Amino acid sequence: MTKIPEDLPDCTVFLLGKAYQKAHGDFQKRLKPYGLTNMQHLVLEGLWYQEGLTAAELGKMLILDKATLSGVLERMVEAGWIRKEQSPDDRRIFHLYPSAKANDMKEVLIEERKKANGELLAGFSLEEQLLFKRLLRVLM
Amino acid sequence: MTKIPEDLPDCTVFLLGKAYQKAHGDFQKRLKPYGLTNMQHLVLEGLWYQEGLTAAELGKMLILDKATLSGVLERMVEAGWIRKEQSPDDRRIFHLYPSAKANDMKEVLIEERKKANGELLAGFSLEEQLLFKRLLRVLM
DNA sequence: GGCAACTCCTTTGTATGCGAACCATTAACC
DNA sequence: GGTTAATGGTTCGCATACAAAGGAGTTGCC
Repeated sequence: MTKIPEDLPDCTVFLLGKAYQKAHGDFQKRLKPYGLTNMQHLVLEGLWYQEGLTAAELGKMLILDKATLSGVLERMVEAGWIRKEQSPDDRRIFHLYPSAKANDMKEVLIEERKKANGELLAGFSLEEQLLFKRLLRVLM
Repeated sequence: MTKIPEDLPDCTVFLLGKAYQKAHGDFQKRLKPYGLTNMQHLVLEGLWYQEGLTAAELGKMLILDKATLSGVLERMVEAGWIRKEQSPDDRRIFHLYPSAKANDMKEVLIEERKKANGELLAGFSLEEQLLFKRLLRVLM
């Protein structure tokens, strides 16, 4: 059995990466039966919060690179989760809307996110949960 | 419009992802002048801790998928950061060693990691830093 | 000895993630 | 009003990530 270097458990960048890796993986598995990825779920949440956003606005809201978002949106249109509508005012822009299929599953999908969050924080006391979120917000 | 039960700033999976995104990006930028990536730096730290590890052992230590590691190691050999030596006892296995070039930069590179950690936690009190790391360890 | 099971690693396929270059369009300004 | 700057989106290149399958090698067990 290989031991972990003493330094690693003290390296916050490493710890943060691994905590994210686990949280992301768990959420991904939870979403797999729906044919959605973590990222695609996030996009839907953004559009449920405000329909008709452009890719640039959505990227700003979700802190995502436009190059990344471009591919994600294309696959989501392909899979019928969202709709792109070119703006008549500015032909560079597309307004984004969740599809009927997405809206039908809205409640269930939001519930899955809540469950994922609950599962992630299961080992924390209520106080620790609030504190943890507060600290994460500082880092962003 | 239907309201969202839980706002994005309260979604821990999201917060964790964004905190990681920022930490990872900052460390990546810090390492760029050396021609190293975050992941490659991590591999070197693992091998400095114990030379001659196999890919499987290193993956276990760093919690990395073997498929991911395979490509990373290939690029690191290509770039002259590490050396792969086939084991005479078991021809499936490669033992991994940091190159002379890597060892020459060991002190500097470890210093960069420390600086990255310091920068990341700059907004936290000493108490918060310890608490944050403790909470992250629970999640792994 | 021999074959099944297991292990190590690679390969393939899909999905991020971001910098940089690029095209089309719109805004800004002289 | 025409050149320049800025913006929105796509594409390319590179580097993770991981599931799944596959090839090569080793072990276990009768």
